[in-house]
Amino acid sequence: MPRLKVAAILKDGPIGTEVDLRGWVRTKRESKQGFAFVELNDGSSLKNVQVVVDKSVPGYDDFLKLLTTGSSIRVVGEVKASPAKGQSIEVHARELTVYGTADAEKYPLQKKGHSFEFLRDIAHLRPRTNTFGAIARVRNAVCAAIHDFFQSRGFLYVHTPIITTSDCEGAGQMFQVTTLDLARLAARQPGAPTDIDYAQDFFGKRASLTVSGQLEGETFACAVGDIYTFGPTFRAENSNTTRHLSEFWMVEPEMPFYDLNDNMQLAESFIRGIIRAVLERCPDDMQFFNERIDKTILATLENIVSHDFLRLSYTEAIEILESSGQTFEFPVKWGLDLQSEHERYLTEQKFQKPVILYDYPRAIKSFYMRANDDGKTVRAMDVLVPRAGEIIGGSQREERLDVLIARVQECHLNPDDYWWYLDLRRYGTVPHAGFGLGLERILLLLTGMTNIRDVIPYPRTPKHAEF
RNA sequence: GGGUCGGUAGCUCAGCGGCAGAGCAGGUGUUUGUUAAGCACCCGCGCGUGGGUUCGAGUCCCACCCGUCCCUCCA
Repeated sequence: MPRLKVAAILKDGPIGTEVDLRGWVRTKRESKQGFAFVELNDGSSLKNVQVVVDKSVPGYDDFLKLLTTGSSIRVVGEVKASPAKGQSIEVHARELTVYGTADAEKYPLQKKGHSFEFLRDIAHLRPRTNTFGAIARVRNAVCAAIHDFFQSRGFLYVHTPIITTSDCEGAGQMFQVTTLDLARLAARQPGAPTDIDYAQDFFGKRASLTVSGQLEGETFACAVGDIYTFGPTFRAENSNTTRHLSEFWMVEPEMPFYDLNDNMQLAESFIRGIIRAVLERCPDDMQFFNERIDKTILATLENIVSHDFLRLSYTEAIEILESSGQTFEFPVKWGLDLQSEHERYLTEQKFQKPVILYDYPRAIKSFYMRANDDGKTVRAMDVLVPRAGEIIGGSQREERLDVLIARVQECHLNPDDYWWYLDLRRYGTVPHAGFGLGLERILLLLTGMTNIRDVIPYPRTPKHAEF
């Protein structure tokens, strides 16, 4: 007798076969007439399978009390066509085993809707809910789609380090990694030297968790061709918003011989590819998000898939904002970075679709971005989407050694710290480009969820690292 | 880091100077091929913590703790 997952049984029965089912009870509707309906879920599908248990099942009377929401069971029974509305098939139990009970008075998950805020406090149980089960499946589908997208295009998956000693990635505040005895350092005598001797630390110098694999990624792109990295990324910024995590997952492709236009084209195809793959692979889950989370999500995604992204230079965006007639809290002026409210206006009000902004003022962008001939801008690009905001940031990289060194100095950085990065320009330099996509941000876009802490299993944010 | 709103029953919330409430969940009974089942009854709240004002404080004041959301930073 085959042990089947719920998804398989719902997909193709087949009616008349004996099956072995294992999972967790979502709800039970009980009759004193001698039968009960049990909704069984095993995570393979958003949907439950209805199990009919009647008094012919050995131990029926005892089981009824045990089959509470959250209990785990094994059911052996026959797949039958269901005579009632709501499901086409159901399983008639012949034999039942309870693996584990769940005290109905204590089990936190009830047969009702819970707030996301409450569920965040019981993050170890929330994957048992419809919403978080669906998010887990969609997140998985996105990851698979990311690999499919790049693998089918001949990109190599490269693992860049999590621990880095290049204190120079420049993308944000870093978490320090150390084996130094902090308690002992803190207890030093007053008047003792306060500087830290990092030569005594584990790596012999100051080390941190990576804020980006880009620089290391470039070294492989400039050797083996198109590559991508995909892994955890850490930012020690004190950001308390629905769009920021201290630990998140980022995909960073890097392509030799790409210019900024090639880069934008790839980013756009990439986002489209992911959306298409998820719509195809997770129809039930996406339908659920559309019904329960955001009634416009399917229409929004279809719209994104079927229309080109709008491309605007930074300068054009400034002009649009200046002539918008809107009152913004922050000033709009060429040379100043765009604020959330400006990006929101463009994506949510003015155009209502993804917008790619490019050619930003050099003064507000990183040292490694390629300088344009106008002397004022660099070949940077951001992909902005409604609600989730910036989901991609990228650029063409500066491949000219002298220009790059000048930019490093202009940014008050020490070229010596970047000796290996500069070597890429010393030996066989090539034009190249790349970008970073925030996994959790595209999940916001896909699911309609509004808080990034709800699309990662165990969110890490300032003051929060429970579980 | 700045701002904001909020902490009352297991959950979601109402009450905003005068005897602590509702819905849902849970329990019991009953009804029903049920569908977030129906009906009846029952259980359940030292109102975030500590001070203060008052005859009287969930309710007003102050401090603190915890959380939400927005902004800055970015993906």
